[in-house]
Amino acid sequence: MTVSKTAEKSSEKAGDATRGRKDAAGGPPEALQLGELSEQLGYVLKRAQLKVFENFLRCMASLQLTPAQFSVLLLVEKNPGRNQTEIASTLGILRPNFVAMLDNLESRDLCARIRSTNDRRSHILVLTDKGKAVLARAKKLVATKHESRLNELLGQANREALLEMLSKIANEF
Amino acid sequence: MTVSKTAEKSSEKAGDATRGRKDAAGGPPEALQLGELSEQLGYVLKRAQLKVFENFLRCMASLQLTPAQFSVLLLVEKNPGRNQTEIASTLGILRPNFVAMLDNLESRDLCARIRSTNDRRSHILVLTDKGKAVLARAKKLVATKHESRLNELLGQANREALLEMLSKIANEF
DNA sequence: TATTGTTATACTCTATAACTATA
DNA sequence: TATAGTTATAGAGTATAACAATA
Repeated sequence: MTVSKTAEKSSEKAGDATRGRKDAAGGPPEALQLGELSEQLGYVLKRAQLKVFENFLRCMASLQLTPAQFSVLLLVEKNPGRNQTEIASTLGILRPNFVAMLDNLESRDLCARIRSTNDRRSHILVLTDKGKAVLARAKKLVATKHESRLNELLGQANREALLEMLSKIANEF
Repeated sequence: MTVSKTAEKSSEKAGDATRGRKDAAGGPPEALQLGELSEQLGYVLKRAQLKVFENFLRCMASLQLTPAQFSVLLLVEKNPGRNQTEIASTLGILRPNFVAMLDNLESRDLCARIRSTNDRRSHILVLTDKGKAVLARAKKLVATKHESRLNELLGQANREALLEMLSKIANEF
């Protein structure tokens, strides 16, 4: 979703279907009224999510990590020895779609698939040393550039309240 | 994103790479530790957004309206006489992608494109009578089934605080 | 020359069926 | 028979370039 600005020009007299688009002096076009849209939680939630992901990507540009990739690295670090199905489903990623994602991370030497010795169908996931190092740097970037800006904007207390409400929605709605 | 449950089976002894996956009695596999993930605003925001959209779609099943279509109808109702570019860009929809969306709404007789008389390049958008009626029913469904459940879950005051914080992120982040 | 609506197109995400190798 | 990882594929959503009609 790009929030590009609306068109800036065209000149016509008021009075027909396009009435009200400009002020009497022929100034800039009036912004549209969002109306009830700005009260729709889904709408505002989506716009906020896009902004947060956008900012995340900018903060992580030097490490080339998407939010999804970051979440995989975090989860593998916290749960070493789990297989692809477990990691993927915990993140809400379908197993088929997880394959290419892992191929990418593995090709960058950030994590590795290890054939399990007791169930040779499974691939145990672990972070490589480079993966651990990159994740550590990523965490720092997130904390210093990304989350810190949210704290600035909302205040620490509000940020925590926001997180709690969103968690409640994610888990109980 | 589907949040399917993790695999439920497989039996192996503890002690190697898969250690800790089950309790000593061989019970159900331990759930994964989300760890820092549950503190990542982006992650929780995304999961919450998916849940809210999912619920929206269920509530609107009888009217067959997606969140995006609902937002278009709301915006056109509030701003009759605007053209495609203005409506689309306000919603963060790119003009080329708005064409098929409008084709759909127009084929269902929910809104209409009217060639502007003073700028024959523009299509003025308006709701049809049916469009107005469907939107009215949609608003009722949203209020009684969708938003009401959020109020139940969070409480009226919290829901308003949530909306305000998300708006701040959407507009100022 | 610039803009509106449009087409074509491509790339990412998401979703389902089916294959293989193991169990 | 069932499961883990995989392939193939299809559908949304999103992005850019370019064209015809009009300004």
